[in-house]
This record gives sequence, structure tokens and C-alpha cells, in this order.
Amino acid sequence: MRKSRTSTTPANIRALDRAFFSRDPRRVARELLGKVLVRQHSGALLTARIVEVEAYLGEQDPAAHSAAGNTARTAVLFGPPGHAYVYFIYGNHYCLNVSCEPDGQAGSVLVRALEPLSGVEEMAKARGIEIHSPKDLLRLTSGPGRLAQAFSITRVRDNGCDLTSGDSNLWIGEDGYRARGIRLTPRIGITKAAEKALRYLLVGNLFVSGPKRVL
DNA sequence: ATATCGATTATCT
DNA sequence: GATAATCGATATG
Repeated sequence: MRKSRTSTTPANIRALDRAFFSRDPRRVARELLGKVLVRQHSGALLTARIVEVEAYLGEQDPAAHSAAGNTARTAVLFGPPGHAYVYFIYGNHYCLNVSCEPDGQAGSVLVRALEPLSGVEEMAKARGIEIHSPKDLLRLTSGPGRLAQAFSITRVRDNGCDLTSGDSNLWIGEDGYRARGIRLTPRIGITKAAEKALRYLLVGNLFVSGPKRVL
């Protein structure tokens, strides 16, 4: 009684709806922990659990790109919620954000680290590394630049992509996993408003980026 | 284990 | 012209 799969959507993951993202970025950030980022391209299925994010609060937040207002670069942030804002940084790296709050408000969540679930070989290939031991997995998706590279996320390909549709080739879903041990810390790698605790992570998860500390 | 630095480009001043 | 929501390599403890 096995059913053939005609849809490209993985059977056990269902997409989050737009209402999920149409809220305060702090709320969205907290609830995104434990959700699954899904990439479908050229037959391969890449999935990874979100284990670290940061909230950016829109025009009032000096550390957010949207602080400069609605420009060609930041237009997606000011648009409807649940869309991918992809930017290029330091001449090397792409980073993935999800737009939050209703249309017109620019809050967002930066995805900082993932725990790979499927498609590890594809991710390693995209990253240009080889997996020889379990600890090599840690360099696959721990950090915003790394995870973007592992998922082949670029500005041209993915900026503005709707993340709430399972038919999209990049989306976010949930598989029933319940996040436990959520911790807040200051955001990483910023110079403005660096003291605010807007980074959310799963305590003890090895795939969280940055120096490992005993918490 | 932490520190420093180069890479390389979009965006803003 | 300076800076940036980063990473990897190298140096040093």
C-alpha cells in the first residue's frame, strides 16, 4: 500500500504559512528554531534544521539593512512576509534572511546555522569540501555564509523567493520537531546596537556557529 | 584556544 | 573612499 509520490514536496514536511511570518521578528526568530529549510534543485533534496537565527527589527534597528530605508537593495524587506532577502557581504558571501511583519514593515530574521538532515553529499559538493569524519559536518552549514553556499543560495537566484510554498525550490517547513533549550545572546558580527540580545540558538546544539562555550 | 588578516563587491557617505 | 549581518588561513599561547 505504498503510494507513489507525484508531488515534489517531502511527505513529512509541510510549509509554514504567511501568517507565521507576519509577526514581530523576535517572535518569528524564536519559533523558527527547529523548523526545516528545504531546497529542491536538479533532483536533489536538501533539508536542514534551523538551530541559530537573529532578529532584525526593521527601520528602527541601526544594525539592520532596512535602517537605510526602502531602497533597491532592501525592497524585499519592506514587501510581504515570508520572502527570502539575500544579500552579498564582504565580497565573498551570501546570507539568507526571511522577511517578517505585514507588507510595509521591514523586520526580518537572519538564518545563521543549520543542522544537516538530508543531502549531505550535495552540500559538501557545493561547499567544495569532503566529509571524512563526523566533525567535518560542522563546517557544512554552521554560519550564515556557509549555509548559503551549502544550499547554493545566491542573490540572483533566490532574492525575493516565496518561502511559504512547498512548490518553490527554497522554502521553510515543519516536521513536528519541538525545539528545546532556546537561549538568547547578543547578535554576532555587527557594530551597531551590538548589545541587544536578539540572537536565538538551541543550547548544546553542535551546529550553532561561533566559538564553542560551556553555557 | 584566541587573534589577526586578506579576499572582494554592493552600498552608502 | 569606507564599511560591512563572514570565512578560511595563518600565527601564536
